[in-house]
Amino acid sequence: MNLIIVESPTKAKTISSFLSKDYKVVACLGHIRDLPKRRLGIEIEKNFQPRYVISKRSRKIVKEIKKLSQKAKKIILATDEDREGEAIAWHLLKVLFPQNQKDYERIVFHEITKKAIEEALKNPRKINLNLVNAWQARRILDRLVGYSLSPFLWKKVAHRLSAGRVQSAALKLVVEREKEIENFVPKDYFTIEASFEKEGIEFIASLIEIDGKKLERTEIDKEKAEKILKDLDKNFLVINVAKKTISKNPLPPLITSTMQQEAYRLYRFSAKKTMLLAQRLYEGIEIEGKPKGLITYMRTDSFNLSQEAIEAAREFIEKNFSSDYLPQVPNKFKRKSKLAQEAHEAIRPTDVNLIPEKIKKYLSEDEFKLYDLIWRRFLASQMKEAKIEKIDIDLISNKIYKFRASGQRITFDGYLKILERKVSENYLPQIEVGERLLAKEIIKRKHQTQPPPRFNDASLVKTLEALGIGRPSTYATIVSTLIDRGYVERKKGSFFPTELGKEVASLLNTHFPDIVDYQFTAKMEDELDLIASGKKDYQSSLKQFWFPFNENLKKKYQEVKASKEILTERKCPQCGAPLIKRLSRFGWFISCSRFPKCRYKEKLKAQNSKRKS
DNA sequence: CAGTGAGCGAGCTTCCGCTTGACTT
Repeated sequence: MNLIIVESPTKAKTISSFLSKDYKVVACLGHIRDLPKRRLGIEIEKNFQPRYVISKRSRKIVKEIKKLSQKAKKIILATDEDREGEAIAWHLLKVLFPQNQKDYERIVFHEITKKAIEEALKNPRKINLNLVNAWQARRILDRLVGYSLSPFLWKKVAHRLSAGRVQSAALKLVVEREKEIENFVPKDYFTIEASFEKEGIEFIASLIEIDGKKLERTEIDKEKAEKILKDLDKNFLVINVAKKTISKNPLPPLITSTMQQEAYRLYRFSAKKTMLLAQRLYEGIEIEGKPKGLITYMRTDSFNLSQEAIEAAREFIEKNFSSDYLPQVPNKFKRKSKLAQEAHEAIRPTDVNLIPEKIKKYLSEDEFKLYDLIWRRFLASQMKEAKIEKIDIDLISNKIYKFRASGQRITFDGYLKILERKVSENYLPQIEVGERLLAKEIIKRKHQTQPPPRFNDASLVKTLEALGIGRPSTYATIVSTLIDRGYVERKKGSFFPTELGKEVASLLNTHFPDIVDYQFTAKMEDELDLIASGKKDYQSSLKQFWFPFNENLKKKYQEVKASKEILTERKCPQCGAPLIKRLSRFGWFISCSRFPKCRYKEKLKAQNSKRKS
């Protein structure tokens, strides 16, 4: 018997079905070892030596794998091909063969198809220790930062708080956005619009240029608008008609981040809820009595699709929409970010012929919505681009005022055929250059500049991903952490920082600006690349980071005054001692300074509630 | 079951990233 170890049980089941009885496939459920939870677990003076322990959660599964491995002829480590996967394989190796004597193989594949697995089995390699060391550097750095800054906050602000490379950057985003909103001064501005009618079609043209000078969006104030209105002539001359056809390219299939964004945009699902639903679709739904995994793995940052999936999609498109909708060669999508690790396929239906409507009765309403979304985006990604005809008609009034009317219509719908995302159409009548038109009405329309919107699940995940902060498996948890710690509140879907959140963000930003810098993760990744390519050892990277950081930390312990206690002018009604205003995870409250001897306390109204719209 | 949200509050808390159940309101 040969033992294959993968991360996910569903994956294990699928792979097992491809292989003969000679192979036993088992799942280790992610990492089996980690730094201890209650201690730092790093001996800094011994060149940052980590101490890994098998977590309680993993004990059972490790025991089982150990037993199986003793009976196995060959051990095949088939974890994901990325930094985490390589590390998981390494930990398995360390646990299974402490002396590193027995033979093992490391294999990788990016899609779970019979062909891909067989190919992978033919090309085994060994564990890439440089990549493992890059993982160790990342893990140890995160531990050092998190387990140093959190206690600092306990001392200076309130108990049970936390800080870290990822969550603190995310918090900073939310807090800085709130500041932008607070400081925002709205500005009134006007647009000038002329309405026309021809052949029974009404249309509107807007002023875009005066005397050859293009208007800025908010340039016209009330006074100027009135002057222009007085100056305008209702007789317009058509000076240009520009017609062009543009292509609208199909969207890529979904990945974790875009799935969370789309599910929020369309259905207001939180990131957490979306992942829960996706997990169920992935693990399998009973269809006609048989469990069936409906989608591929849901934690991914890659747009890649397996050859088999592409072929199935092309066949489906040709059969159901005609070959007009089928591109000559399959559409390919590339990630722009070099931070993507691309260990999996994009999220797609496992079988494109399982049409959402057809299996609707087996799914809950929300499961259906998500599956439908995944199915459509997958299929659309392999369809032809849409063709849109755009028309711009430029008209002039009183020689210097140039107006423009824009129209567009879809001449070929292409991939839009199966997406809800509609392109708004706007028809214009047939008009020639040199034609004179009389405006029915010319008006000024008042507008006001808007502050940037608060973050929500979708926009925060999008921003984090763009900055390379966090991973597909953690986007949803990052949001939960900010809320659990009492840093952020979710109101009608929008994130508001609490007083506590603002305090923590400000403290970190003032005293540890490097750590909460949005570029910190990107810089760390550059460093990890050096380690992964063998150009640097991970200990020197850590040394370079830790010693200056720790110096600063020591200084700040002395220097920074605790913000968690503010003396008030009032006296305790129970004992007469001064009252203090204190910050806790749940915001400010008043308490007696003699706590715990005197337990007097008062609730303070939440500071944020005034902002409720 | 599906997975939100009032009210709490003050010594042993906390990181990030990989993966599922176990566990409550």
